[in-house]
Amino acid sequence: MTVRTRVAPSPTGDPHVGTAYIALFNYCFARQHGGQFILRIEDTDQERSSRQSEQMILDALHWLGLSWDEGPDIGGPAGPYRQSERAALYQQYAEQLVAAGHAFRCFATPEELDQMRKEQEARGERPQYDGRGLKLSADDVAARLAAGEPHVIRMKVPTEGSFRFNDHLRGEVEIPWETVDMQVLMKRDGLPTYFLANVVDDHLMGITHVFRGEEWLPSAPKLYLLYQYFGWTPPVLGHMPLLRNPDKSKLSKRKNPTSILYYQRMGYLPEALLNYLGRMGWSMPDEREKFGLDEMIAHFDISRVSLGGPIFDPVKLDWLNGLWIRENLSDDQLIARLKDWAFNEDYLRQLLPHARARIERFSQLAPLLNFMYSGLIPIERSMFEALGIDGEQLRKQLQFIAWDMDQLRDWNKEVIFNRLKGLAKGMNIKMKEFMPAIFLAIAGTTSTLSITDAMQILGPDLSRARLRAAAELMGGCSKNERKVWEKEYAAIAATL
RNA sequence: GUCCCUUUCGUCUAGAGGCCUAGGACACCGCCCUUUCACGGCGGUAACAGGGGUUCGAAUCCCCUAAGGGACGCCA
Repeated sequence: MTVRTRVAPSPTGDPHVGTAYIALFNYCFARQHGGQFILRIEDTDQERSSRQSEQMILDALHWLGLSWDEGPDIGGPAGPYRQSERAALYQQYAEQLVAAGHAFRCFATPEELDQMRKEQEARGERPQYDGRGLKLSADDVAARLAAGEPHVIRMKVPTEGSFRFNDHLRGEVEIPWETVDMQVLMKRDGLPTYFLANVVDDHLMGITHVFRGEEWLPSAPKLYLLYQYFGWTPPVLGHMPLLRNPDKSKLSKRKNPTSILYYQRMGYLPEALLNYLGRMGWSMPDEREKFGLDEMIAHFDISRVSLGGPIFDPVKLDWLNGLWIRENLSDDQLIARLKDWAFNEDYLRQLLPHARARIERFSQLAPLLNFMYSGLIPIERSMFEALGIDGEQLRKQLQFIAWDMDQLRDWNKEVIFNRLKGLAKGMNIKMKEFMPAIFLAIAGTTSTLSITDAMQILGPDLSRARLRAAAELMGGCSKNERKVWEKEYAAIAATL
């Protein structure tokens, strides 16, 4: 048995807790059955930052205590692969389907299809590819091909009847074919889509089981169909419930800290976070709340997954983390963990240059650096009001800053500073008026170290969380305002 | 809008037709311990989405409705 989890790096590189959640269940399933657990990273983006984010995901999962097997070599680069480096392989498989009549070429431009979807929507129809590529004559296709006209390869999908399959967690699911799009396999740029790479790789690697997020459920029919076209045996498929925000929407950065790094930086034990994820949609047969990875594997039963999407509740995570600290760590172990976290020379060495000019007594150090050893810091409206800056301006400013910092890929003080400077300029606010709120949000006071230095050392996750908390404290952004503000922000961001 | 999935305390969940007067955990409240706070101990409030069936018997099986979520890209 070979089980795999596929992870996609996010643009900003944050390893998402949802990724760890899915990985955990695949891991337990595989390990319990003595099978292989394989981690595959999806990545069509060639930028360096994207490779960095791959490493960040691997590091994060490693930190959590999950390990993975190499898996069979399928002819690509070792480790996480890059699709474009293997494009020819996928091209060959796609051509094979075209030759067999299971796929076809389409020369329609993206603009043309956009137009088509708009028209469909205007008519109140479901936007969907209309099969125009199928109407081209063989001669026409040959001619365009000879002319080197760019095109995509799409797979054929029945337009009538429905497809039934067995979801390993949900039982029989039936989906009408007419709701399934003719999936693009090869893109205009010659790269395979995620969909094709997924199927081809899984087959070549002998993947037998895949547990993925529920968001993939509607695309299951075409996945099975593609296996059928190739004449391959499909894996057992199961769809896990989605982790949710308190408002029940899919867990998202906007409403919840979703980065594993945040929890790491915040001072959670990996055991506790993993334990908590294991309690999401799952329970031990004896209902014990606290359990380690080994225990989870020993008692694992995928059929105990409950299908309602669980809400990620930081309060219960806190309790569990406290329980782990109290019950599972000796003083020595706790000291080691704390050193690991931030009570170490490296960290102090980063802080010292900024601190030394500001202290006259050693006893001033801890108060000064207090916020560099904290998670979220206590802030109050009155502190911001005391700044004497217009409340509405403050609210908007903090919201824009929070949004902007969320997008940053490179986290260092120069980038941060330039970004803030640009933002202030775009909002037509003097830096002198712009900065104090940031000081308060990050440090809880305006008399402290250089705030961009502090942010750099603090790291993106804690910094963002604090800025978001401050923005929220001051009222955030109402639903009605959102569209207008986002537009306004986007206009400014475009100039940065 | 269309299709699909889901629905047990505020939240995470137990529950596989009778063991259910629905159990546990977090949170909340109260009491105890305690110089304080926390920890710990004890107790309390609180849920089967609604309506129809099937059955001697339904949280559990079926149907309808509702609500929530997801999906509808040359993204992953």
